[in-house]
Amino acid sequence: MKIATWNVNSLRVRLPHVLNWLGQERPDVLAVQETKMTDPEFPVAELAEAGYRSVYSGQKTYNGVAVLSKLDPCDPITDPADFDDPQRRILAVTVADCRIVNLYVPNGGEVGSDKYAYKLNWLAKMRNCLRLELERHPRLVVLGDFNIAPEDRDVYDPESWREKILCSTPEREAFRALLDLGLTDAFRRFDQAEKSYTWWDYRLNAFRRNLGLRIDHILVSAPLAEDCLACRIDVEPRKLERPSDHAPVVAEFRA
DNA sequence: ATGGTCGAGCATCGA
Repeated sequence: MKIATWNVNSLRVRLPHVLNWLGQERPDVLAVQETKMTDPEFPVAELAEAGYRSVYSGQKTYNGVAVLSKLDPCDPITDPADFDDPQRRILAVTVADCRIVNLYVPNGGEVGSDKYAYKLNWLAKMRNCLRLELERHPRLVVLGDFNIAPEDRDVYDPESWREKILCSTPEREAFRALLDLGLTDAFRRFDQAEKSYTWWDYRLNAFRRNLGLRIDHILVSAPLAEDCLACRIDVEPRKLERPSDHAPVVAEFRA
């Protein structure tokens, strides 16, 4: 079982990259964020041609999440209780014996802004949702663009990012609070190269200089942590023409 | 201190 996450920054623009990557990597599940398209526009047929079923929760211009799966995804949830939110950032589905929660966590703008308050409130509500999901589904995967670099080693220049958005202490505490539910950061279960990142700003040749942050994550419940064989970042798609600013993250599981 | 690049959709916002 191979499960991946990728913020594609417009599925319309990135569909060729996504189809190529699915063809090479053949994950069982790909969670996508920032589709930036409405549901009627979703490229169901092209993905079906590639062997993937689509579940999606889209909106015009902003946000939008989807799960692409070889097997039929069931029991979708896009609007958990207490989330009165028109922004399409959440899509939970069940694939085989795994519950998969795909998240596009708010960016947060600047620390102290209204968007920042929205982000922290959103994360607090999400923690409650995930506690309930864990009660119902012992095999739980929570993945996506968290817009949080959990530790200084996940940041190319921790001092310049100190208490900035994506790195502030309240954001890191909110991330830690998700782990405290009984989730594990799959990437950190394995030896990894230093300076491993999933996002690089389009500006200033940031990717070429590896000025990145690790903000895309795959969190797994204890039974899945036991079964996790590998977790890696695939930087290859970030090298292509017209790339997303994010790289995919892939986790592999026994059976 | 500011902007730098993308994607959306047509001036500027969000990231």
